[in-house]
Amino acid sequence: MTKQREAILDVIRSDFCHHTAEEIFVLARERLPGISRATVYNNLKVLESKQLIRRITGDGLSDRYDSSYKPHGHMVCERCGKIWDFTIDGFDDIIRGATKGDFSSYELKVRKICEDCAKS
Amino acid sequence: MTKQREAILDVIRSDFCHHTAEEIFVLARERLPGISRATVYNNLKVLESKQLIRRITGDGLSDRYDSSYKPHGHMVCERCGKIWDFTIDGFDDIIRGATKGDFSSYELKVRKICEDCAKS
DNA sequence: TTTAAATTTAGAATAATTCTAAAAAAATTT
DNA sequence: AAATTTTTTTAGAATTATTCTAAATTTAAA
Repeated sequence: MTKQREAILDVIRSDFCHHTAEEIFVLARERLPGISRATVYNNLKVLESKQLIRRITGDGLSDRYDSSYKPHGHMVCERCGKIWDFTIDGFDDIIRGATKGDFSSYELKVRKICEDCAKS
Repeated sequence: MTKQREAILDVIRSDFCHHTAEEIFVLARERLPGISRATVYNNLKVLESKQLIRRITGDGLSDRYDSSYKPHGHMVCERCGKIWDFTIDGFDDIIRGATKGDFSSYELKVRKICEDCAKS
């Protein structure tokens, strides 16, 4: 665990946002000024393969990273792009039933208008 | 409806695969030799906004296009990127329950190894 | 404590997609 | 139908996100 990897993981864990690689690079550089963009990308892959973080693919936009590896649903606001989490009880079993077999992970994204945006 | 747009829509509808923009370009060019890559990308956006097709975002790989706009689940092979469809009965209600409200659409992707890849 | 393996770096390279601006086609108005 | 406006198409340049490269450095192992 190098100090670069530690800083990157710490950035991802240190708030509730789901950051992009570029945002993580900028935030990590505040702690470790010399860090390179390639190191961020390398480590995002490494950390995901170690199941310490999860990548959320962006709809055309950049991917974002979640501090929890455990699959869960994401609600995405169509207006402001904000992402927040939700869970469905027993969803693993529902998937196994519907896909007739085992799976390695899932990604569920629900598009809606968030409460803040609904008001305005 | 130009002949280019028609050809693109027809390519997407003419088999059960979920093609990438590049594949659609190659297939459309067989029918309309002069067609440009930019036209394919333009029309994929237009057709999606008209809700005639749906874009499935790729995990790092290229996006793919589905001839049905209606949301449903996608199983994605982690090795070869192939995509196929599945449905979950009553899923709309499950989502409404879990997200406490209405939504405009969803994307559900389940990662697994397809049978072909499992063999090799 | 030398040797091997893994990681880091800057910048080049790549891949997918979007942009540009002029030409062509389609749709609308006269 | 002719003139005008709007939309679409085109080739290639530009952009964006990400990956690759190869040398230098750090970490881990023997």
